[in-house]
Amino acid sequence: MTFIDESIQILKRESYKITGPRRAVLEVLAEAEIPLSAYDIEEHIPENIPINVVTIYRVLEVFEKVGIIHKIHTKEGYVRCDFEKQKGCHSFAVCSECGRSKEFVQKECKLETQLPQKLVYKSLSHISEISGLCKQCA
Amino acid sequence: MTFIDESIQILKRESYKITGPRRAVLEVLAEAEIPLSAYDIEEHIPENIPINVVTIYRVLEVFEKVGIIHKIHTKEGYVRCDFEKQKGCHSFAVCSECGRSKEFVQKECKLETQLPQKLVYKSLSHISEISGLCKQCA
DNA sequence: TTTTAAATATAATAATATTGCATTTAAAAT
DNA sequence: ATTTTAAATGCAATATTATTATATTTAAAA
Repeated sequence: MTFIDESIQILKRESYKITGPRRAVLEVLAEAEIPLSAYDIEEHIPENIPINVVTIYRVLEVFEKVGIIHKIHTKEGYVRCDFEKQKGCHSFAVCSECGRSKEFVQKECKLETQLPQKLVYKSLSHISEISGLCKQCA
Repeated sequence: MTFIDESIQILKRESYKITGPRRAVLEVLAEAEIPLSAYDIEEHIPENIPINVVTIYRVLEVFEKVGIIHKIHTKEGYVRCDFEKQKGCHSFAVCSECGRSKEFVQKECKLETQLPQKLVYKSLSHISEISGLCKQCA
């Protein structure tokens, strides 16, 4: 199943409407090779059906909440989730030069079990990104 | 050795001048319990010797470069480095509610060895944060 | 087709970050 | 102590990113 179809399925399951702007953003993210910000996405939307950037912010907020995109901190932007990857500790490798990123799963990640119990009572989420140069940029 | 003294030592070693604004920012960071942004720090600077926020941005840039502060992405701000912690995989536990954070070292972290060689040629740095509720907020 | 809550566009504003340039200052050199 | 000088800062302007309120539109259920 494609990223777009799977995303639409998830949105419907979570009772969100499938709108023009949401489809358009999904299409941009489906083709993206690097993390995109709201303004980046605005630039990639076809000129004949422009979408207000405020809407894009709101669309991204929903997409992140339902788990179809992931925020990349190394490059301040969003990438589509790789639904192929199964449960585990999800991390991202991000090229420090061009931003191309790849999701990967660490099977024996001890991030959540080794954490200092003194501070964190219950783990909610985590960010795990490693940056370096990709083959093209090296 | 205190955070301030150790930081000054590092700045001198790296040939940066020890200025009033830099001392003031170090003092704010030394007392901080949560990650602070440039504007947060501006608010904590004594009113009698105000520091321009542009300067604070530049000070923080230098501090991060020489490794005396660490950027926290979960709460968009900076915290002082914990110099007690030795080499290893440095991660942060951040309270999702109040922002209190704690640096910790993962001795057997496989983040850098398990990464997909296809994308990342040589690792430069990484971000590793886990968020949850601290004892106070839980 | 009608209804209705959800979603969007628009305009305004707020918050965050950056740049260029004149002035000041820490610290080295005299 | 003074002078010198590159580095650092302050200021003003601007750019970028993000948010809010409200009227209008629309997807999808009735």
